[in-house]
Amino acid sequence: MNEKEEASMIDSEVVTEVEDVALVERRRAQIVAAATKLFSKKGFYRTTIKEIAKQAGISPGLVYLYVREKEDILLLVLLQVVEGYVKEIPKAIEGIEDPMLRLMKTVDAYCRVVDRLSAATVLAYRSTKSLSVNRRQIIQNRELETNAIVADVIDGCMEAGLIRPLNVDVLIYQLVLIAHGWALKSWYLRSRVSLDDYIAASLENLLTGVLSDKGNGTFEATLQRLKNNTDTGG
Amino acid sequence: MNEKEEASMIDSEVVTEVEDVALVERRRAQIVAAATKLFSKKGFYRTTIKEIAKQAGISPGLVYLYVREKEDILLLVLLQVVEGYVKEIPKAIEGIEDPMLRLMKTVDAYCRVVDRLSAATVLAYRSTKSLSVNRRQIIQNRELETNAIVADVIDGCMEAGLIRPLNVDVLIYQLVLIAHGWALKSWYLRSRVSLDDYIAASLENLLTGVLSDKGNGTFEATLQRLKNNTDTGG
Amino acid sequence: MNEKEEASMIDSEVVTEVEDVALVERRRAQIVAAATKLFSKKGFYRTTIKEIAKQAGISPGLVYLYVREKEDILLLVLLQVVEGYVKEIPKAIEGIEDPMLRLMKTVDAYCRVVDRLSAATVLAYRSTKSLSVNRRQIIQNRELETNAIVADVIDGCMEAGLIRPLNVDVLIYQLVLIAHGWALKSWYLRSRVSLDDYIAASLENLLTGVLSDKGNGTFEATLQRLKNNTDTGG
Amino acid sequence: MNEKEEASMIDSEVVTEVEDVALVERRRAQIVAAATKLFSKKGFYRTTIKEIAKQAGISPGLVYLYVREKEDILLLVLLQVVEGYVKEIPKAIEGIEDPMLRLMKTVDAYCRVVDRLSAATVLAYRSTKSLSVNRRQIIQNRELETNAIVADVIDGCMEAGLIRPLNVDVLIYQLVLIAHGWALKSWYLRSRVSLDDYIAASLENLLTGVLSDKGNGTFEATLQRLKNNTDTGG
DNA sequence: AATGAATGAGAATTCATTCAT
DNA sequence: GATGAATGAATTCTCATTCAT
Repeated sequence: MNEKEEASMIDSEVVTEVEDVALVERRRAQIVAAATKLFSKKGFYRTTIKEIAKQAGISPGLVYLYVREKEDILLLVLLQVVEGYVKEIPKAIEGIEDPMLRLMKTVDAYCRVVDRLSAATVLAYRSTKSLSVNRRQIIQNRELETNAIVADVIDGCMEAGLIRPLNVDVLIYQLVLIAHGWALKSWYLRSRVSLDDYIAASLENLLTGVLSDKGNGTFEATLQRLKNNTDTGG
Repeated sequence: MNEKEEASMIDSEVVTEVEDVALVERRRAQIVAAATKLFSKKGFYRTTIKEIAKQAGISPGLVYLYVREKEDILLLVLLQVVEGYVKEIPKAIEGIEDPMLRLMKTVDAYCRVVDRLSAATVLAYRSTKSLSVNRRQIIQNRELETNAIVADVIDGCMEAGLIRPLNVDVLIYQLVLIAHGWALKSWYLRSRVSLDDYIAASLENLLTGVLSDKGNGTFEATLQRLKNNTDTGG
Repeated sequence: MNEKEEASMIDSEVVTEVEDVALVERRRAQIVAAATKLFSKKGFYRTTIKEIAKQAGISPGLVYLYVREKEDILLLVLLQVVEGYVKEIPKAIEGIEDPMLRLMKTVDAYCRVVDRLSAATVLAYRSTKSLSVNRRQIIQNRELETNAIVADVIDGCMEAGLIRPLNVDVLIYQLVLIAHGWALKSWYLRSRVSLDDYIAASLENLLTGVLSDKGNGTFEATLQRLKNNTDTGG
Repeated sequence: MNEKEEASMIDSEVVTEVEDVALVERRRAQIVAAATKLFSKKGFYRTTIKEIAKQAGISPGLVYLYVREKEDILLLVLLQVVEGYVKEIPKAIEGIEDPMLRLMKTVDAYCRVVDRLSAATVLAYRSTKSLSVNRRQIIQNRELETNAIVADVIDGCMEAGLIRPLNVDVLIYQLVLIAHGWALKSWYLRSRVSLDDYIAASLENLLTGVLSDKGNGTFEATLQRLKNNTDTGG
């Protein structure tokens, strides 16, 4: 972490010159909204500070009263996305007792946030690596928080005996990628399936499996053949 | 498509000044190898032509004899990745008759290419949008070719009655994202599960489902509740 | 002199918006003290108005109620230095009759002011040229006043027959540079000689000469050789 | 020393991207000549890279092939000045045996280099402090080399019994400041005395003293009074 | 009088691209 | 074909100065 970055972050937060907290909030929201729009359309590097300022209706110089460097803006934008997840998903499952409904509702809510923040979600995939290591860490930590929520509802199902014993980490990302996939592959999916159907179909596939009874009958043996095959071939 | 881009592409190909086809091939390979390495590490925008040239052992000026603009290099790099998929997956299932094994082997092979080209796969997610619309189209077309392979093996299973009737587009991307997920989330997964186990677990989850008998018993009703709930809530 | 500068100066003074004379005095003193400190440490260009304001305990905006531009602050700072000379030196020789003691005391006092305002003296050398021509003139006029004091004590000595006939302008600056040299070369001198010794040695050298009797014997001839040599060579 | 500076200097030298040594030499000379002119007129901070490039007849970007940052240019400019001293003074006294003539010739040569590099000498006084500590050190080391030359000729005179025992450090700077003074106070001196006369007068004053016989008679006692006076007064 | 947020011109620096050799 | 010096447009960031409150 070089000096600049050290100066830029205090407890995972971007630092500012301005005292008035409400004003900082408001200005940052302006900047982040403008930047999200532009970054999504043109990417981080193709977007200039001047453009962000113009879009936000302020002067280029003012941006630097609320942010120490351009990369801070990216951090704020990405934070907004991942914090969207962390806030909205728990809200969606609040009060729901049934473990399986909680699980479904989690995926459902996740997909809907992603749908709402679609461009920003794609942006997160594109641009997280553009962040310095430290800032990237901040984003990944928030992703881990989301993972924890998903892990929690999975645990609920397992404790209720609704899910068979399995590797939770793998399942977490299969569920997460249902949600992220909607944004990542929206160029393909959006014209072929509605969000509602996408959620239902994805859940059904993963929860009940895609195989027919006949398919289930041969699964185990075929998986064994795959493994042997791989051992031999690889 | 502006003039530059028009000039840059003829039948989806990058244009060059040099006549000698073999030399073009060799130089491009040098450049692409160097660029892949650097783009993966530092990203497209943070990598300079000078660095690529140095890494490739040639002069900066020479790069422009084999490529019209920097973005062409990105296109070549990404093409290499997606063409890796298009070539290696079919090779892996060549000669296999059993539809379910073909399906598994497809995912297996996909995961292994992705594992091999991990950095480049992530690069594809990061950088495809950095391409101009036309170049992006080229990459997405190659992705569609890969999709077609996956769709084909799914069809095989469906025709054999091994997979229940379902939305193929959704399933395609669930399978594809198993593979891509290995690269995208390698920062999380790699330390927690081996590639072999990841493939087996992912396949098992998606093919046979993650629910227990008890879970399967309540799935249908719970999905209905989710749908009602959503209808009401949204 | 452009409009701005014309507006900025009336009779060698910096102009202000504020009426209350005492307040102006007080505020300016605050600003000058802060600026002297910062200019000495970081130089004129590396010091920002914000920093000066902060150091002075006021707001950046307020500075501009007491000063028309940043350069005015530099003028005020440098004026303070040269006026330090103009005031303190005469005070030191007040009442002294003996011409030679007056001369010595002048140099002595000059060296001691310079020692006290060491950083600011160096600042004057560094930054006088950063002033616009008109402001620079103001400073140089004050330097001429100091010169006049020195010239006066020299005259006193000459009239008393204590100093041989010579070019007064040259001697003035030899004396002045004894004082200034203490600040300009303090990085070298300060660790090697005390101020008291420096003053005594410098005066002794210049007043009585550095040559021994033997040296004095050959001086005239050697100077002639130098002149011939130069004529020939150059 | 931060990374940038570390990268900028290898053995007190400014680093470049270009290999061809002769070309580097030529381009740097162009840049330094242009910068010297502009820095002298407008100062370091008021001079832009664009202006330097234009004055040098090259493009702004090219400057950065021969220099890592703007401050490097200042270093090169100041090095040229101090190295002018280090080279020309020894050349002037080469082959001269007579100790006193060597001393005179040293001051004479010093004054003449300073006269030739007048603007740059003043620049050195103004701008050395604008350098980072490390680069400043480089310049000061060269100044010490010049000091050593002066110290050496003084020693020669002392060994020959031509100069009475005294503090050499003080005398060094009295001699050095004769030379520097010519540039520093040229705005005053140049119109009042010729360089030849300035050198002769300065040397005569310092070597033989400015006091008349009568003055010499009272010097010792007056100096004592000064010292007592100071003790009392301070 | 005082504040400090806001402005916007300007500067250093980078780097894709060109071109003389 | 190959080189690498040269170009200059574009970008981030700073900071003197203004102005609404």
